[in-house]
Amino acid sequence: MYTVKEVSKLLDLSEHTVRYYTDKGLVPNVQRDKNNNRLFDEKSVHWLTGIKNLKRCGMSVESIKTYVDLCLEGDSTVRERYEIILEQKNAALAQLEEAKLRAKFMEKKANHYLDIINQVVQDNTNPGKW
Amino acid sequence: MYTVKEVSKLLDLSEHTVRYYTDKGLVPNVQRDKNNNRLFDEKSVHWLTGIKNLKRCGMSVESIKTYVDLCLEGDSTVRERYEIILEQKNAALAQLEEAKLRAKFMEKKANHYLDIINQVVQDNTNPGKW
DNA sequence: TAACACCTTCGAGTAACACGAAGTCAATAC
DNA sequence: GTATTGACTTCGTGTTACTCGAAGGTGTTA
Repeated sequence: MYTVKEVSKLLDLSEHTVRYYTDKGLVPNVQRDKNNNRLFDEKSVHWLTGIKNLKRCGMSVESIKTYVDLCLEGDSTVRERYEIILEQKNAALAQLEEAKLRAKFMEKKANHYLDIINQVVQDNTNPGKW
Repeated sequence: MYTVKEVSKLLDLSEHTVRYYTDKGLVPNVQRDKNNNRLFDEKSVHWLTGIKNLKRCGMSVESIKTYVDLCLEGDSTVRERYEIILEQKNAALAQLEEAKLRAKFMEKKANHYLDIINQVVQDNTNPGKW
């Protein structure tokens, strides 16, 4: 069983965020100890992992809530859930491509600065101040 | 010369966001036509491209503003700007790794659902409802 | 001359936290 | 035995980066 602090470290989420998600009903069956402290078991961690991933795919907390509720409804919602996951998987793939381009862009930019700092004289196809 | 609508399409930003960035001073020297409409030239587009990338690296609008101002100050700030870019480049690389993991996670999830839908009976190392 | 598409400013609304106050509880420190 | 420490609680406000919509100015097409 994990405390808020422990899961937050484990999943690299802020404690605020962990509480926020649980309070919004994104994590089913979060237990409390006798002092009313949230207690997370392996299943909770599992849920939170999924939630974190869906969130980073770009899903809103509200949409994730809908998805979680569908999960709790049982087998009859499998197809509907699949559609959601499929969409988010595609979002993730698109993000991956974007991330690649962005990383390249930033590497170029950093190298550009290195060139300037090292006084490397370049040809004048240099695209400008940026 | 581009209108707000045109750059927003070109760079895949909302018109609101383009206006927001220009009004916050992130894009230097944005012209206006006789009807006071914003007009973006190639340089502006160049700036916006950089801004978009920095933003997606996780930089706040405020920090980007600081960076842009440093750019406008000239050569004396090159080293300082390099430090900023370096940090953001590393952020971009970290994001890239995260994006890879997330894409994998989502693909597994999607395949998991496909298995269920196709009634594939699996071994019981199945990790649960998720 | 009217409709349409585009632009403008401005002010309010929203999502997803982030933060801080005020308080509870249990374990250690002196 | 009290005091400090540290983790937790709830609640309510603040922040960022948009996002939306209203109200209105142009300029071209029908």
